[in-house]
Amino acid sequence: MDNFLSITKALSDERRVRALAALRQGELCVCQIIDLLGLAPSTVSKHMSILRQARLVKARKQGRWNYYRLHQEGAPDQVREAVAWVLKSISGTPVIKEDDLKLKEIQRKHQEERCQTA
Amino acid sequence: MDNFLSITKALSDERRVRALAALRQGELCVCQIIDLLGLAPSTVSKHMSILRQARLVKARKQGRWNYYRLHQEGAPDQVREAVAWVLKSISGTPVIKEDDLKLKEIQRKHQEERCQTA
DNA sequence: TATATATTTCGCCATGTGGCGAAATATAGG
DNA sequence: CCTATATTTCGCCACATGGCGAAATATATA
Repeated sequence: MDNFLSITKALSDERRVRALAALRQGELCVCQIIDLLGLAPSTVSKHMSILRQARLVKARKQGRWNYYRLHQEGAPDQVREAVAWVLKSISGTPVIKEDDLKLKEIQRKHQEERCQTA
Repeated sequence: MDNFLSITKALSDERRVRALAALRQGELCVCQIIDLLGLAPSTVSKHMSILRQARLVKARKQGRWNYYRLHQEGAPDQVREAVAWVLKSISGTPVIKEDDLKLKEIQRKHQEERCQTA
């Protein structure tokens, strides 16, 4: 039950859901998620930590950058099914579609300047 | 997205999840859920209202009693899949198993005294 | 009609949560 | 070693949420 609630609580905030949805595209650097959500780095860090504790995402550190990705393969059924349900439920919504576009722009910009997506 | 968040928020509280799980068995009277959760009637009423607004449950009034049931058939895919995921995720947990037993006792008691489950 | 019962609505309080900026930590590069 | 950059941790504040009891509402029954 505690595991379950850590998942539903993680999913009960719009910013976290948007961050999770952004990771459909693949691995993202924290700085890209910061740009996407337009929140303070400390706030985004806390959100990602909550998603990580719910085991919905996995983190990988490379140099100065932290990369997050969906935790689908190898995750417990409960988690994989939660992620699948979330993505299916929200992929069509306007907010997420906007985010998808915004994300393309952000990735282009970052590729030139900063963190290189592996 | 708003519909989605109303669902995840509804599911982010243990009492509401337990109430939802209890309805697996079939329709229940509010007074039975009050007994199950051991909370004040006003508190349970608010919880059920949140589940209802998320469209996870449906209510039916009969005489003095209000009956709640899962809103599976006829509900949007998003809702049906949410309910399916929840029940699958938590059915095995100790809290829910205890509730199942407690519920049998409650239904027996109420059958003698008060509201008759349709 | 008056009363009893079931439930909801309202008002209040304690606690939880999300936001930020400052400080701490880690690492790359001069 | 010193600085710059990326991220996290910490401390604080505003607001949301869950709890209760009292009052309101609805309905059955005397």
